Amino acid sequence: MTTQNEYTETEVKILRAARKVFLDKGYSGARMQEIADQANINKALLHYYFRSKEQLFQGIFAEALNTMFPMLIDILNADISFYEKIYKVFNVHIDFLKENRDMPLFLMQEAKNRKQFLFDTIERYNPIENSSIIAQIQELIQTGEIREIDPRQLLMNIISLSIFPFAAEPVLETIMHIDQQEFDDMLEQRKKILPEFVINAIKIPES
Amino acid sequence: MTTQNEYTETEVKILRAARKVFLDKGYSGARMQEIADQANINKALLHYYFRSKEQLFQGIFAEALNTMFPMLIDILNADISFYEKIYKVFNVHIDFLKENRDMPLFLMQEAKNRKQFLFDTIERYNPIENSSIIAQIQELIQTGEIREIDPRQLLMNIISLSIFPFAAEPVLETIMHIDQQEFDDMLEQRKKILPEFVINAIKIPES
DNA sequence: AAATAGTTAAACCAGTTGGTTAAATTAATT
DNA sequence: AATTAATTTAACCAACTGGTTTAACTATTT
Repeated sequence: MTTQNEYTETEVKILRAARKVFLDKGYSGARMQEIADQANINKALLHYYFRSKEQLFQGIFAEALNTMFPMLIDILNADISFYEKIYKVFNVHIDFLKENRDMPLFLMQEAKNRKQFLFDTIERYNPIENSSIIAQIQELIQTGEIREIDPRQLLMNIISLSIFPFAAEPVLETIMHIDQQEFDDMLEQRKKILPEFVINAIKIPES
Repeated sequence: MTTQNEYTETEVKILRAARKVFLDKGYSGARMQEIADQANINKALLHYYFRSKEQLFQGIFAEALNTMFPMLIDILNADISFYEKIYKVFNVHIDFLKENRDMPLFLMQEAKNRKQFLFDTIERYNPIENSSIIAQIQELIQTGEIREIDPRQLLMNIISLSIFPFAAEPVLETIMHIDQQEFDDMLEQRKKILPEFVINAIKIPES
């Protein structure tokens, strides 16, 4: 008896191995042999369950997209205040990325070569333009509570601040002369630093 | 008669082609045949001038590192005020990245697998810790002009805000439903937006 | 004219790629 | 016990990988 999941135990093993190898090496750097080894099976069984490298990859790629974006968009569309969203997005996002360090770089790299697949996959979510956070930002601008700023630019800033360090970890550690432990500490601090940083950046001080 | 450069015309052609292919596809995605085609020569000549793919790649990788980092560090160490540095770093950096869109992703990806080479190559520059901007930030904090913040975190924010959109261009365009022209416009605007954003984020309003 | 440097085409190497197949084996189900 | 499903082993395929070599050819230089 296998799990009640739609996937068999072996399929799960394969997917876990494929996820690991693809996210670490990217499509062109990944080898089917390594995936088989990581899953403790042989190459033949890979093709028994998944027809080709391409098909296996697309599953992992779609899974990554469908993990990353709904999480973000759910927060941005939640029924909470703008400020709560800022706090939440950094906390949830950084916690998630700490457990999925390879995901940002993987998504950015593979998105380059598969723009159509990317589009088709995340098209089904509400586009950011329609997100409630856009309206909230515009309202706060009109009431004079925050400075004028293109909401898309603000969102770009928020995403940049939370994701970039994860994608650039080796480079940042090297130029800053810190080890992984110190880097992790900095990431943890950023959950507190970044909401304040962003809100200070846009809030108009009361006179 | 070739150029007065240390490289012959053919070597320049090869390097230009290798730069293009490596930065677009990464090491594992790059093919020597494609580099030869792009340079309008044959594969044999590639090995006549550069012994191996690895050696050719290391040249391009080092070149990219030696282009990107000194530019940044020079600004951070320049003999100008903190605020001037903020303006300058975003303007210079974004202009440079506009002409070298593939460089951030390339460096981040390859840095993962070549931490030692990365370390050896950028070790010769003054580490960011000793940069004069660190002292400037600490001084502004002590005089009560800006809020308390770990200078390294502030630098991380600055770098994140300028670089990330270039690395994530396809993803951002897709989720924001904009084309490349609109995206370029946003990047251009960021040269103005980002300095204000950062300074507002840290400046303590005068009472 | 002779010598040299630059360049090409083509064949070839050993190794690896993703993918397939057939047969045998093991485990689970009926 | 018989049947079926899951898995393995091993060999194999054509195509491609990075790399090398040889011989010929073409300019350029001396």
